[in-house]
Amino acid sequence: MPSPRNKLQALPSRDVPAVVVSRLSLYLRELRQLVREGRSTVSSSQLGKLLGVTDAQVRKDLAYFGHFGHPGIGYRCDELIAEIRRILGTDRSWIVTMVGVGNMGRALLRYKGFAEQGFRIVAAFDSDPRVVGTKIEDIPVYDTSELRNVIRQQKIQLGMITVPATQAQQVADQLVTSGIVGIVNFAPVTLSLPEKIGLVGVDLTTELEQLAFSVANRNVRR
Amino acid sequence: MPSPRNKLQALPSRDVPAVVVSRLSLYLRELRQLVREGRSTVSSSQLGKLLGVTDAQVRKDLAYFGHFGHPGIGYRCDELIAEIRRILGTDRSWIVTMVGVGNMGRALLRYKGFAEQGFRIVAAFDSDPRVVGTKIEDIPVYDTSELRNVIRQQKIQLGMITVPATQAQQVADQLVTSGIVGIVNFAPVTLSLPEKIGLVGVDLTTELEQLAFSVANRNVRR
DNA sequence: TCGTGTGAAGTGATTCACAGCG
DNA sequence: CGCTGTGAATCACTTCACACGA
Repeated sequence: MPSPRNKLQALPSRDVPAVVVSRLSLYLRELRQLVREGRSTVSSSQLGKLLGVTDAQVRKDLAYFGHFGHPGIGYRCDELIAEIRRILGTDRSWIVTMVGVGNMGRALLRYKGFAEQGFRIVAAFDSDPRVVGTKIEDIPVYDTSELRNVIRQQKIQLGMITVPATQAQQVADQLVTSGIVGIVNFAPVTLSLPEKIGLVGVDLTTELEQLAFSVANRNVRR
Repeated sequence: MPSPRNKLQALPSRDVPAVVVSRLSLYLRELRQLVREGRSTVSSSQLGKLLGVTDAQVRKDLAYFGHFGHPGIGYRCDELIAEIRRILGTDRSWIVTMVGVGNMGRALLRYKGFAEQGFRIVAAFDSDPRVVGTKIEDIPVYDTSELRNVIRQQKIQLGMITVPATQAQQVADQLVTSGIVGIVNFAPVTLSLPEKIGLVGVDLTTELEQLAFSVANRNVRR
C-alpha cells in the first residue's frame, strides 16, 4: 500500500464507509470505560469482544485512518482515544443550537453528556412566547425570528431540530441559509438539504419499530 | 425461487438484513405522508426518490416479504402501509415501560408519537422518592423495587432505559428476569443481554459524533 | 510470542437489466 | 406502455490468514 508511514497522516486517506464511523464512536465509548477501570492498553480482540465485533474488524476500521497500534502490545487507550476524537472531529468543540423547546428539546438541553464530548449548546429557539426569553440550564431561548442573527453572531455550526414534523423542513431551510453546516433531525420526516450540509436523523418511533420487528421475528442478528 | 405465490406468505421468508428493516420504517413514514397528501398509489421510483434510494432497492426490500406491488400501477399506499405494519409487528399494540424518569425519560413519556404507532407506555419506574407516586401524562411512576411485580401484572413486553450509564446494565438485567422481551437503551453503554432479547441502542452523543465527522470530512455519503 | 496491519478470499448488499403482467 | 419482481452482475464490507515488528 502507498500511504507513507507517518503516524499522523492526513485524515481522509480514502472514502470511509459510514458504518465504520459509527463503530468508531462505540470504540471511543468502550475505551473511556476501560480507562475508568484503570486499563492502559487493549488489544483488538478484547475491544471487539466488548462490542460483539471481530478483532479483524477493529483493526481494519482503525487502519482506515492510520497506524495506531503497537505490535505485541495492542492499542494504548489514551492514545487511541485521542486519535479517534481527532478523526471524529470532537477534539475541538462545536457550537450548537437547538430549535424547538418542547419536551424533547428541553430534555436534550438539560442533558450533560453533550458538553462532555465537546458539543456546546449556546442558544435555543422556539416560537412559543411562554418560553422565549427564559433560560434552560443557562441556555437562553430566543424567538425563532432571531434565528439568523443569533446563529451568525455566535458562529453556531450545528443545529438540532426538535420541532413538530410539519415545521421541520422549514426550520432546516432557515438553519441552512443562516450558515449552519450540520443538522441532527429528531422530527419524523425526511429532510431535503443541500449536499454540503451534514445530516443525521434520529426517529424514536423508528427505533421502537426496529425493536418490535426483532422481537416479533427472532431472525435478525445485531 | 421457491416460496409460493400466495400474497400473505409467512413472514420470515428468509433472513433479512437489519438495514432492510430500518428502511421499511422509513417507507412507512413516507407512505403515511403520501396518504395525508391524498395519494393512493406510488411507484418504487417515486418512493425511492423521497428517501434517496434507488427504485430497485425499494422493490428488493419489499420483495423479501411478499408480492405487494401491482405491475403497471405501483403500490397502493394504504395496502402497503398495512403490509409493512404487519411485517414490523406494529399492527398490534405493544405494552411498554420506561425505567428512569429524569429529563429524557419524562420527555419520552410525554411524546405522543409512540402511542400513535401502537406503543402504549403503561408504567414508569424511578428510584427518586420525589417522582415515585406521581403521574406523567397519566402514566404512573413506581419505585424500582416494584419493577418485577408491575411488569408481570401488566404483561409489559418492552422496556426503555433512560437511567444513568452506571445503572443501565443492572436495570436491563432486572427487566430481562421480569420477562421483558425487548429493550431500547438510551444510556451510553453497551449492554450484554441474552440472545433471545431484542435490543436497540440509541446514543445521542454518538449521533452528534457522526454528524461532526461528516461535517469535518466532506467525504461520506448518506 | 503476542498482536498489528493488510493483501486475498469470502460473504453480503446493491444495482442492472429484462421478462412478464395488467 | 408502465412498473413490478427477480436472476445475474457488480460493488462494498467482512473475515481469513500470515508476514512482520516489538
